[in-house]
Amino acid sequence: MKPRGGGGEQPAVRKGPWTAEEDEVLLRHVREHGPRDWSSIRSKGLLPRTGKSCRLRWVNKLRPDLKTGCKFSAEEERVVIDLQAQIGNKWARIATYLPGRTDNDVKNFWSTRQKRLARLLRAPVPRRRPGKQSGSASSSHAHELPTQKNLCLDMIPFQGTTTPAHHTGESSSHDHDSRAASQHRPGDAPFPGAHGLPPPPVPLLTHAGAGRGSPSSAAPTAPALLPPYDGDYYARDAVAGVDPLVCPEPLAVVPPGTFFGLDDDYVHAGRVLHPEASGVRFDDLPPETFDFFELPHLPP
DNA sequence: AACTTTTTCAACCGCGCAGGA
DNA sequence: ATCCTGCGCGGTTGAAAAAGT
Repeated sequence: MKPRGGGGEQPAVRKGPWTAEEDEVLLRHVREHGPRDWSSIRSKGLLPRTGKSCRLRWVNKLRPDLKTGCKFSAEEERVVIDLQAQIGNKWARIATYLPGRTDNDVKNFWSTRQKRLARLLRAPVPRRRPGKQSGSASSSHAHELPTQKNLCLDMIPFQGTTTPAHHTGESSSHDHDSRAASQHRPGDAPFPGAHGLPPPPVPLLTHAGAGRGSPSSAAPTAPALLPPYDGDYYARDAVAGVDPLVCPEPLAVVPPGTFFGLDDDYVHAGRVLHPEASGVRFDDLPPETFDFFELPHLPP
């Protein structure tokens, strides 16, 4: 560990956005040594960045197998939602089922949706400006609901940073157990935090690009998002030419799940989903969909 | 067009585990 | 057996971009 209190030899740690030059240095390091020895990058004076920062940069931005600029597909959304319900906020774990996605991606995706959902549920949904919507339409949404499918907020995996049901008994969302459970390592038993859950939904995703380089590595526990460095990332990618991960073909296997915990009827109640539109995404839904959350009899 | 709000995303932080000295 | 170091993870923050008014 670096000398506490900031030893003299090493340049001050730089923080903030990475420059192209820094990226280049980092890439060169990975090319030569593989994605490891992060700390040596600073100790050798290659970059004034902490090892931690270097690793993060590599994992989240520079890794060659990342999908960049692609929004989460409907399938990916379902995977995240399903897995989050099963194992909680184990983003790194969930990310292993989503080739080309990082734990940060998954985390951001989830928190964005949680925020939006929270806003929609908590604050009264702002009505369309009076007059902008021809009168009755908006105000009548709630009344048009099929009468009482009582909305249960528990159905919605809402408390994003807390836990799914099986965690909620814990004293804190950040306690030792959950923390320890999250410290899985390659080779760990799958889903250590998933008490009583079935084994991981074996390769939820099958993907042309997934598992490249490791033909038999479709191990349920490690769907080989990023196989261990084999010294040949770059050569392999160069040969591959087009990265199949950039615009993957549809991901398979995920059983159609509920929409944020709402069953189809609710969704239908919002008159948004066609019964066959199982692939619809949160984003696709107009705000009116959630108007009925304003119902005064919502449970506290 | 200007302003405000919301969303997205990159990056940092603290914690805890694993492994080596 | 203990300490130290490196690494990985989950949570959080803040700036930029996009969308809405």
